Amino acid sequence: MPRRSDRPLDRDLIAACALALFREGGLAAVTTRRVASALGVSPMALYVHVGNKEGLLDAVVERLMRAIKIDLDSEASWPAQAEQWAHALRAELSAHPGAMDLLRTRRWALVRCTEPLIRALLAAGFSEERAIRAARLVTWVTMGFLSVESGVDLLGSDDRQADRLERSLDRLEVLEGRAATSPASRGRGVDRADIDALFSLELRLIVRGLEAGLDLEPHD
Amino acid sequence: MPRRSDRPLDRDLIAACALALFREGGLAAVTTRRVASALGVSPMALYVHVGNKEGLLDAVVERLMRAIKIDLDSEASWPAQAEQWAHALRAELSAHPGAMDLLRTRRWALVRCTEPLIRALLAAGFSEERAIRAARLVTWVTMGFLSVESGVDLLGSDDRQADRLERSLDRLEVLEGRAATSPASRGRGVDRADIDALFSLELRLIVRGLEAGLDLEPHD
DNA sequence: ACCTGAACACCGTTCAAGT
DNA sequence: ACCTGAACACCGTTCAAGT
Repeated sequence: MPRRSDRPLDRDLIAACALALFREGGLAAVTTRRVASALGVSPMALYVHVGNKEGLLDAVVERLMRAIKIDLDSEASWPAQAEQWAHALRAELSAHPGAMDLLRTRRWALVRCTEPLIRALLAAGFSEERAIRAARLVTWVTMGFLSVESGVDLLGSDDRQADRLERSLDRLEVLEGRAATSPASRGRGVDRADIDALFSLELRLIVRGLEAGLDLEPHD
Repeated sequence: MPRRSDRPLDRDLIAACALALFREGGLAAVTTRRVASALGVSPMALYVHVGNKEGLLDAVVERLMRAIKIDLDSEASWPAQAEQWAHALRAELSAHPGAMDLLRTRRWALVRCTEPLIRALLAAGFSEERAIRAARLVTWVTMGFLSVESGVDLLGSDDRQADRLERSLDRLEVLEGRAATSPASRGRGVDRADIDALFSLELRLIVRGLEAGLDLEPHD
């Protein structure tokens, strides 16, 4: 992370510094005042270059996403490539825990990453319109999953969540009186393996559906 | 929204007041200080009853979700009921724009709402374990979609997003040189109808996949 | 046991002033 | 054109003090 005024301060330098703070402490750590002080500059010096807090965060996602390159195996079938794309994106973004906090309201920052996906679909003979719509579906599915996933606190013991979840499950009348589910699946919440499996499954169902042309049927 | 100290201040009264603020101004409007002043009380008076900000927000979601009842048509097939459940949840939550900001990190608050879904699956002959896993999938899919959807700013002209999106799309090399997509789908972003259709499609693919038993196949 | 007031360590942002 | 310092209107939370 850059310090002092060895360089004349511009949007890029600010973004680099803010991104460094983001990587360390997530969205909460990106503060105009903290970025400024890390750059050895007054908070107001930033405003000329990024406009305001919103613009600062725009610069952060932009830089974050520019570092992400998704390469697909062009020999593979398009369904395989679609799944590969989603898994690759998830892998990249899971390296930056707070990424979805930024991306959820800044879909434009992801567009560049969807290029290989759209390219794969076009190469497979999709019409331009269908390719864009299919890519949008896969993108939303992936972003949605990552967004929910990012709300799951697996780090630490997370006793609060687990407690509340257990209490909620215990109150579920449907399950009452039934042979209690294996304690493993009852109130335990989800772990890494569950989440990975859930993502793979969701993705598979979506891609298989596209493969079957279910997106071409007239909709209710 | 309740005012003054006509009642002796407890967790429920605080939650009711905070929820009222939430409905008006979203998550940003729910502030310990604002809730306190709306109740005609010092900020610190809340701490005895809700612990801290986190606990205050817990109380808000709890109350928010308790007001949501999802009724399914038990005559319908389980796939129909599953889709019905998701559409109903989306309809309820879309009435509270910031709801996903609270729910994303508080999955336990949604458990109660999944009861009719699990019940429908069990009634259709699902094993308890498969019912829970299928319900979890449908829940994550729905929450994920709503989470992304809530980041889409359709209100107002949202020029900033649209501009940035357009610029991102214009930079997509894949689309360059091609017969420009219909201006309608190029850079325009998405509108209400697109999003509704996308949700219906995603849901249909997931439910059709479950129907086909794709969740029972051995996973890679 | 419950509530208050003053205080602390933060925020984002405005504004007049400097160079 | 770029940056600073002081100030404003907020935050969540601690702590000693009141009843």
